Amino acid sequence: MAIEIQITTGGTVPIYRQIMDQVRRGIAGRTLETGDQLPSVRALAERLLVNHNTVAKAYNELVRDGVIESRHGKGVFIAANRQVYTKAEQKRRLEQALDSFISEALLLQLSHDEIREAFDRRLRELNGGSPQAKDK
Amino acid sequence: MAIEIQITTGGTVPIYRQIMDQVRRGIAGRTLETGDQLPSVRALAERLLVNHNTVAKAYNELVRDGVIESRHGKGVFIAANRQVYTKAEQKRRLEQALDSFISEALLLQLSHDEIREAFDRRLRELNGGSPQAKDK
Amino acid sequence: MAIEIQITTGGTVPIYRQIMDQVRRGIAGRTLETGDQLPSVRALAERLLVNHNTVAKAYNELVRDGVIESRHGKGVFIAANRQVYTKAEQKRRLEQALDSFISEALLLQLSHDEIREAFDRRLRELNGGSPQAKDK
Amino acid sequence: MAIEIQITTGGTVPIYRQIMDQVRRGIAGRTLETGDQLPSVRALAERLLVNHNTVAKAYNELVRDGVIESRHGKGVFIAANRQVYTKAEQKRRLEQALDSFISEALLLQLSHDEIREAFDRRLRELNGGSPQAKDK
DNA sequence: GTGGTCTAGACCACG
DNA sequence: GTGGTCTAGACCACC
Repeated sequence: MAIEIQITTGGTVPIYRQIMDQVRRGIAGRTLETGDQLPSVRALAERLLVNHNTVAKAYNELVRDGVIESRHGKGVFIAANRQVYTKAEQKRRLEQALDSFISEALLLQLSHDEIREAFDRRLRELNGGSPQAKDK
Repeated sequence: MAIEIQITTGGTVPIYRQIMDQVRRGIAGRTLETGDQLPSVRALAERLLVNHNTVAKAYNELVRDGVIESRHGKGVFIAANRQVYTKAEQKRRLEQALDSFISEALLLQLSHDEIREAFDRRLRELNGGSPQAKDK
Repeated sequence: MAIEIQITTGGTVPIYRQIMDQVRRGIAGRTLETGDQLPSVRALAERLLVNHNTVAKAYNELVRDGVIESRHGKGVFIAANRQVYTKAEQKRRLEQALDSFISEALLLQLSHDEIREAFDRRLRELNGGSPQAKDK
Repeated sequence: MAIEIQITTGGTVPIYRQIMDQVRRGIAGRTLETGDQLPSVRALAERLLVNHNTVAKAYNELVRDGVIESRHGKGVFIAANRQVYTKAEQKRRLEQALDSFISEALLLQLSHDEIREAFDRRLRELNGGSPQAKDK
């Protein structure tokens, strides 16, 4: 099954990161399964109107993380799922990112409820129609 | 009362941002009150083993956000609470922070459920005993 | 259209502030329009014979003021007009700027009449042909 | 005749500068005349509750500018008026300070009329009861 | 190529 | 002693 990657420019999230995020979400939401083929670097770059280096970078990082596999002359495919970060490392990085966000929200004088609401709304938007992973 | 700022390197969150985050959380959690003095630029730099310019940058941005005041030759102090940014600007900044956080979380291969759980846990920790911003 | 930024050293106004001032005046005077690209950090630094960090600092503050936008890997551009600061904050900043200016003028041994005259002359120069901000 | 120097803290204008400004304004407004004695460094520092180095710095700068004279063992006195900055230097520094103020005001989306109004109001406040110099 | 972060170290302004 | 500005030069992120 294919995936419809979309990007937005002008925001703070880098393009290569948006591509990575969407591939990962596709996997988490079962839109993409092990063995599925991704669009080629050139094809995707053309469709998204971005530099092909940007797509290549996203794919490279995903390969490095073991999320996808590049089969020479064939294309790029979803790999068998593999954990890349240690639990401790994951926790540390997540909490740092979390603190950064929460401290920004607190600066804006938002109550905890309001912060949670903004968070939920955004998460729901990202979720789109794809179901959430349950058994991970 | 003093504050124990700590940083970690190697992650994606820049040092000056970590300093800002912790000062803001200190204020939100009532560890820091209006009028309290922060450690001097050079003293903090020495303790954290970073360059003084890095601390100065963090303090500088906090001044621009109206969070602290710098009194030349005296030191840096927590400012009285005031609203600096318009509603629209607040919204813009919150969304940016939110996107950055969610992107980082997805990069760590966390499912939406796991992200939400970490978020809730952190918010609950902060909530311990201290009233919500709204109540003020 | 481009902009010809110039700086002078030896005075009390820091270089990064002079750069900020000229960009803002360029916008006010319609020399710079939304979407226009500014010279790159390093190019401008080279031309002005200053360190690139000094230019970066000026640009950075303009970004925080919502005057320009920095697109990573692309360059720096004039942002769409938007209100970033609350009325109270605007008043605070205007009074600070005003006090700084008047203090500098008094230091130069100018009488109030002379200060006023210089002020009027400068304002008239800016007015040349371009509509007032109010008319927009 | 004596002069009642007053300072405010917490603002952006340094204390030593406020002292200098008020002495200059006293001269411009004929409150202080050539030969008048100023309070001693220690006495003024005590009354203003500031560090005596701060008063000393203000006096030193005024001496350097030829505005006052220090007579060993006697005290500090108003000097015969003398021009210290060349006209060109004066003009250059004034215009730089002026640009800085005006660009800040323009950022705040104020019309030229509003800027002028704020300027006039502040100048009137500073003028207080003392008449303006006319024949300078 | 672009901007962003950080270091090392200097000098100035202020109290 | 405090903070503010600037330089020289490094390394990284992004396109």
